[in-house]
Amino acid sequence: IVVYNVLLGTMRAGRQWKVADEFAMEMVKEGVQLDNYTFSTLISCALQCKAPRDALAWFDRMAAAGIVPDEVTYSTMTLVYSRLGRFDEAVELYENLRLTGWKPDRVTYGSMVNVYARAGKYQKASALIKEMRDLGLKPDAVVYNTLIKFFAREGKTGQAKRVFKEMESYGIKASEFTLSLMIDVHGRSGNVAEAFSLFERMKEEKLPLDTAVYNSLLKMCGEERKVAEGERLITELLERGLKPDEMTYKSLVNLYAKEGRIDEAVKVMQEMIEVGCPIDVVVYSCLIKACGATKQFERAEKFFEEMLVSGNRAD
RNA sequence: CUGGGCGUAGCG
Repeated sequence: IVVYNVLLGTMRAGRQWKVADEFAMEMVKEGVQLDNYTFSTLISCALQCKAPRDALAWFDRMAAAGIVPDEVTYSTMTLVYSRLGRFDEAVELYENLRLTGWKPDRVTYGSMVNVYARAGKYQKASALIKEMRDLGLKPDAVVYNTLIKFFAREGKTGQAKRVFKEMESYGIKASEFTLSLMIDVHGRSGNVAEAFSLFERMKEEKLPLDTAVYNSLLKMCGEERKVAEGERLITELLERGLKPDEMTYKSLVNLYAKEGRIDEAVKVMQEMIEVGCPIDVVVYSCLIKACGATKQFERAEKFFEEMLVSGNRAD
């Protein structure tokens, strides 16, 4: 069973939900006894792959198999309910467990911060962090990152900054995730200087830089029309041996298109095709919009037709 | 170090 679980773990890491799902079905057929590790791996894999319904289905199978969920499985389930928009059930699950006198661990607290923050209950999420501290559970960077993430998503830049400061004031070291998040936060609010200053900080602290950080900055450069900076970033990314992904290319197309530099945008698009990157409506609409802005209507028309031919539908 | 909470998606 351990071997099977390890294999499932690999599929989870590779975000291969269909594969994992079928593999687990096969396990059941072969009569392998699934355990809490199996189920929690499956459930979290489904969750990561945006298949929360499947996660629920496996939770039901778990009950049917008479396996009693442990803390890990339960805390994964609070996230499942939360992602399904069933906030009340997530909280209910947590509260019921607490009634049994069980003491949640750091990760469970982290999950609940996630649940509350997703539901927009920020005061409650913050209260949980305080509760952790009072209990001596030492909130870590991950808990704070969770909260920052939701503030970032909602465009609540000020709140995100506040949490970031609070975290540092407690002597919790910002991880590369934290700084990456904060770079994204500043990028979204057009705070170019702050974003780059945190980027410098990451370099000084020798934190690992990956494509995601560059993507955040590139996106910002697109919005803020900083083509030269954007080009510097892409060069640097390649020099570091990082691999541009779909988002990197999209940001680049946007960067050029926003400036009306359609030929360059098209060059990026061709490169996308070469490396097998899917071209979607977003890419085409960037180009079409750029044509509109530069009054090249016949060219816009051409892109539109090309889009339809390539199997994309106008949305 | 067999499993659970955090970063680049979403009104372009």
